[in-house]
Amino acid sequence: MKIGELARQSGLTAHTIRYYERIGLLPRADRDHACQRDYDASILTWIEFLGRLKAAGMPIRDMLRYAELRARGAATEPERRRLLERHREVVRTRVATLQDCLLVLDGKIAGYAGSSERTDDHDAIHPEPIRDNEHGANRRAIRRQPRSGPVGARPARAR
Amino acid sequence: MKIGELARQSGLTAHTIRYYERIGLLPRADRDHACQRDYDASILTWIEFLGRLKAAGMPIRDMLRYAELRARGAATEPERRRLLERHREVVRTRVATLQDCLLVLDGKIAGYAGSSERTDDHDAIHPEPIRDNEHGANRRAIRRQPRSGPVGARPARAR
DNA sequence: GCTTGACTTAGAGCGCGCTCGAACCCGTAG
DNA sequence: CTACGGGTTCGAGCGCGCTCTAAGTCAAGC
Repeated sequence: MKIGELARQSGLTAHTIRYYERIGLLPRADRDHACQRDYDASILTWIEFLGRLKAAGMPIRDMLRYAELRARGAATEPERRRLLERHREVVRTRVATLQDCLLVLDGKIAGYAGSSERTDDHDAIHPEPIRDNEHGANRRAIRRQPRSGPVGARPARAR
Repeated sequence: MKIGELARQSGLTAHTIRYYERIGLLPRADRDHACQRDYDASILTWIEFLGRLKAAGMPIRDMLRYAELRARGAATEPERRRLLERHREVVRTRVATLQDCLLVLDGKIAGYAGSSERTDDHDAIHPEPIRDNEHGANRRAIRRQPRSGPVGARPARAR
């Protein structure tokens, strides 16, 4: 299968497939006589799985880590497992956050009762402080040091 | 309240607060005698709500739309309501997707049974095709034309 | 008077995940 | 022989949401 066909079947673009190969998410493809990528259908399974991880909000660097472990063979299974378990927690947290937000939205929408009437000030529904969870935590972990910082609330932000 | 204090109380950085003002998410702040921003505590309520929308994954341009409507007064309530309702659907979809992914992760993790044994090939669990929903749909809607382009499949890309 | 520290602006830079353009190569059909 | 519909590489560009720097102003405390 050539790259165009794989693109069609996987739902990625050829550009993206090459990009994924470049960064190591996909294995270096075999080439045909004319040095064009020639894929085995089995790659679809892997792409499918990557799609799942992506849909689950896993950052590419983690998928990369998984891909590397996978390439290193069966000995890495416990670690792969831990990786997935860790991400499962992230997803659970995210689901919880979103459900929380759904409640807020519901409340807010209910505030805009019938379709008009009432003035502008139902702009204050917040069951509990938000304090920007998870992706914050993820992102920040990568970033530069906390400039020792201005006190209170902020340090909590993982920055 | 000056910007530093607001930063502390809101959990945003002063940089971010200015940025939000610049793009219109926050109203232009009043200034004190020295032209420094001087906030009323009530702004916290709005920031809190923005935080909610953000946690709900609403893109800034939609928050912006909401902010603009809000600034235009009570007459825009029905539209604000619709905006929130629309986003509520997005969030619901997202929750469903994530829950789906949780199942996949569970299955996958279960596949890495005890902690070792078994070879490398439980890399194929996918209840149903993914076909990259929602954010895809969102993003793409914004982008350039299909450039009439190189044929077939690509234009069709709901992607 | 001088230092300190919080503020001001404009604008550049970054991390992420693609996405695209340019210039070129190949094989097949007409 | 030529056109064309694929493919190739390299590297630049983009959209998002910040994040930071530089250079300057100001007020309070020593």
